[in-house]
Amino acid sequence: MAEITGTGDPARSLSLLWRLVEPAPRGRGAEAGLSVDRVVDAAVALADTEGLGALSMRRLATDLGVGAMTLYTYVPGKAELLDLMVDSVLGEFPSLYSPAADEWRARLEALARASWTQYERHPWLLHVAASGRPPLGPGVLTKYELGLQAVDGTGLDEVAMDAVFTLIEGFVAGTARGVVDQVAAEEATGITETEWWEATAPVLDRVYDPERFPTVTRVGPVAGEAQQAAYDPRRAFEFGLARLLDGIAVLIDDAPSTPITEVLPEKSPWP
Amino acid sequence: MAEITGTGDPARSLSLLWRLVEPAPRGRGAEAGLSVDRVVDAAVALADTEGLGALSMRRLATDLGVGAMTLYTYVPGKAELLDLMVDSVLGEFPSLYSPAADEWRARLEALARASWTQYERHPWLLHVAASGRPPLGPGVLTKYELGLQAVDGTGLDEVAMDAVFTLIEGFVAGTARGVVDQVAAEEATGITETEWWEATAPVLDRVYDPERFPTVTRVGPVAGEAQQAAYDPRRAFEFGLARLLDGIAVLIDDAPSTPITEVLPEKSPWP
DNA sequence: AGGGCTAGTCGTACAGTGTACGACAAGGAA
DNA sequence: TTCCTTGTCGTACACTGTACGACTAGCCCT
Repeated sequence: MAEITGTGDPARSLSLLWRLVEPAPRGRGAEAGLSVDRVVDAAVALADTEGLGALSMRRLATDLGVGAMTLYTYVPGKAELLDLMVDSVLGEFPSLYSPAADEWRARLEALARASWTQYERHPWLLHVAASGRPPLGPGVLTKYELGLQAVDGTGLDEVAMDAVFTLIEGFVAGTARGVVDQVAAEEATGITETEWWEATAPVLDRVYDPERFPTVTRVGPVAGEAQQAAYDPRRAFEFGLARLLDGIAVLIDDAPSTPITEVLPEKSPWP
Repeated sequence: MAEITGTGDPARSLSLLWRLVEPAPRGRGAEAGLSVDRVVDAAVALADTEGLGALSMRRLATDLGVGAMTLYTYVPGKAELLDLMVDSVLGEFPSLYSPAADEWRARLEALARASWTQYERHPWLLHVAASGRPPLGPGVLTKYELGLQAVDGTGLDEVAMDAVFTLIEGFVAGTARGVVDQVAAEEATGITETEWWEATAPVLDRVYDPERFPTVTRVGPVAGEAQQAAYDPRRAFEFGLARLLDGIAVLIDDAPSTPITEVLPEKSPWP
């Protein structure tokens, strides 16, 4: 299961994210010299180096030289800690993306590559299910601000601007997840992607019926050979990004202001 | 953490996926009348109704009226069970997608919607990290075959066909994940998406500096109001699919055979 | 200076997880 | 009948997040 975020009441989470009530430590407090920031930083460091799987409250407490339950003084629970971690690392986004170009396409491409780099540095971001109900702290908003700036000045209305940013973000996250999954698989099995493919391809060749999957028989081996794997995420990123930007260009150039709102049905995403 | 697939040696997994060695039950075997298929079906049913979180070996065994360790007679471990589950439900794809239209765009759109429906029925698919090293069983290949057929006849070469299918698949999975995450958040908190947004928006309004996030200040509220949430996955799906197909159209119409292989750098997706 | 209260610390406990190990028993083969 | 194969499954281990309550160090007030 993916780790869930956005649990707990919104007001509590928001005041934590914006550090509204940094509680000047009193009583026995200063003993360990802890703070929300120190806890979050240690958690990020742990997740960066050893993965989200290694991030347990006990382990984090040990890293901080403190008992497990002590963490709950600074953070209501693990879900909120993850919120804070996400917001914290997203705040680094400006250091990865400098909105130089005055061509929108170059800006969006740079945005996508910066986002990719971010997932590269903090792969665990992809395992935190924050897509709905994002932790709306300063870090998240900073990234959102820069993303919107990249699509600004294209003639798109506000709703479309948000939609374009969301589309690119989701695309990058999807392809980055491919890399993370592959790295995780390599670490878990000790077999590299190429080795796995070389072990799988010949066995598969003999096991399945070419007449049942004619198109796969024609396409699969060619694609597999070209990628030396069943799936090459970096290729998928380059290919998909080009297609995506082409599609966005159609929207920007051809129909400067088509409100998408009208083309959509009414409500209820899920039955 | 996401559940990992593709562990264990490829040959063993493949023979399981293709049911190469269905072991005619002997000895005390027939006692419970179990089989790989019965185990997999029960696991799918459990994950469908109660989510991947409820799928534990103990719970599954209880559902089948059997001791926990008995399952390991039929399945080497949970990872392989997940492989089998994925392949099993992907095999249902033909019932969702009928490749009628002779317009490629209509075909790809139908493909995307069918895939969306599949994730709707089996949301746990999105929590199984199978993107790299997919379980190459009959079910996976069936979906792959239909997907490739949908892009066939467009003049694209084999590598591009695979890339287009992968792009659409990844896009659908990404937006569907948004829905699943939101549903999960609603179930975990008891607060609907709209309620959460209504509780969050005003607090957020007062907490952050409009001058620090000028574009967000302009765009955010409009987008949020239009979606009654921070993120509306169904909208994102409709919007993104249109852009994606536009971008693919550029590839198909304008440049009938540009081998993407040449535009790409050489190796190593990750450092 | 002395007492009381507050607030940070953390040991223990509970209900879970996947699965290694080994004991057991039932059926077929000799 | 005896043996051996093969499926069954109880127990155990090292984990997880966190509720509860006991403990105590330091600040404030008298």
